[in-house]
Amino acid sequence: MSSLNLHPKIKTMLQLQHIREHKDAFVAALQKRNLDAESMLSQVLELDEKRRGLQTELDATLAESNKLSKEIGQLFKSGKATEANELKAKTGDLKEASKKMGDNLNAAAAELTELLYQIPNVPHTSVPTGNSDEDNEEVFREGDIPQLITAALPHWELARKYDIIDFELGVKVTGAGFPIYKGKGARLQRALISYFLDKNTEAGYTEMQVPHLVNQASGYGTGQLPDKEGQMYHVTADDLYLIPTGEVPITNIFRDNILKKEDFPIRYTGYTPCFRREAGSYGAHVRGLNRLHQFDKVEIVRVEHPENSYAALDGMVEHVKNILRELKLPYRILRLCGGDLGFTAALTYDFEVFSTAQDRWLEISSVSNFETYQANRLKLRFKDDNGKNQLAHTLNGSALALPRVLAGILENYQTEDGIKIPEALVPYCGFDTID
RNA sequence: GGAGAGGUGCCGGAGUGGUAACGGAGCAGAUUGCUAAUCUGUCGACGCGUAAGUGUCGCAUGGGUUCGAGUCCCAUUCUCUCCGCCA
Repeated sequence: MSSLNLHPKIKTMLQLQHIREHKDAFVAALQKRNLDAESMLSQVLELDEKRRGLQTELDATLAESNKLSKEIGQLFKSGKATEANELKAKTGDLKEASKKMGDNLNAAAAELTELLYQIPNVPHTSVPTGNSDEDNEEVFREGDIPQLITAALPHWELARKYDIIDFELGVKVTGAGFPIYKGKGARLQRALISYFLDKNTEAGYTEMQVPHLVNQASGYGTGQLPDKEGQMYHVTADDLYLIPTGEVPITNIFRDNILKKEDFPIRYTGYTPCFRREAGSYGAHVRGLNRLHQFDKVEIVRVEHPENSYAALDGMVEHVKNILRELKLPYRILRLCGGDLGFTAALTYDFEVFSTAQDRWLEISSVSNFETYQANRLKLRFKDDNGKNQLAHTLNGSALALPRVLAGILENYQTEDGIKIPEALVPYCGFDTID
């Protein structure tokens, strides 16, 4: 991973001191991810010790060398050139030694960094154990599952019937997974984006428009790199990545920041398209809108004081609930188990809408607290009451991801006279039926 | 894309080889009593130390020259101005 060379200053990825003091707790907590971190963390601590030893050694050598340089300078100033030249001869060894130590130090630091990048976030205590999505814990369910007409269709057939989404046309223009929305379908997309942004703004989130391509440093900042390298579209000519989620550009706004306590709470929202290579996906579950290479999403992001981050997470969950209530879609909330939890998250709630025609749940939102994991990579800190720099907490969630909401609306709102538009969206659409 | 000029700490801004002036902001302490002034200190990273403290690094980034680099050399990158192109 040559890219690591670009981040020589990031030496402490996972708060090394914390690992040093609580290694066993780390190992135990990571067990929930079915990860045996024992040897990895031992190696980290070993490398860290080595690194610190090298640094102490190097510092002493450099101090010596600085001292000599100063003396030489003084001697030259006072015209004692002969003595100065004598001293100069002595500095050669020091120079050589410090160069060697510096190389060793850099090598150790790089090795350590690379290792730390491979360690996922520590799950929150409430995260259930488990291996896969089947072990996720349902914590909430709401909304009536509608009684559909007998000739009810899945959304990809509805899309064709009413000519609102053309998957084949997208294949021609780009490839599979890049649908083209047409007419009322396109309008409904735009309506959803506006509606979500309005709801988020009303709830106190500031709307942002952000780039859809990001640099490598941003990818590392929020943790997509190096973990998800292969999942992102990479524009190699300019070494930029197409964003897999608005989380990346929005959260990276705060990279290398030291906030003041009064800056909290920070609440941003933004609409972006999202690009995912989804290499290796196939089968019925990726049909229609279920999984795409490009889709639209409205994201909410918060930066919080550590004491408030879980209250903030609850607030985000309530906010998403309110939107789904207003759209009158049946949904449930899952607390992700250790095996299904994303690399960077400490706790994640997934929202799923029930697709009546497909008879399955579709994930439409994922709301997570990353605690200090991203902040550590982002170097996003704030001054606490003692004037010390402390890592902030970051959170984000979808409010909401469009394709599956659209799928849910199409399928659950279908009638013999066409698809009814949820009441809340009618003002945004300008029509109340797709027929 | 071409030409030129630039990038110095939280902000402004000096500094063409001797180890980051000066001004302002924020914070902390002191002091005076009053919607504030004054004085002092502090400001990023990584070590060592229980601590007071102390060392190293940081002048866009990465290399190089030198006993010593903000200063000289090379590469990269970003910003600004002009030209070109352009929704």
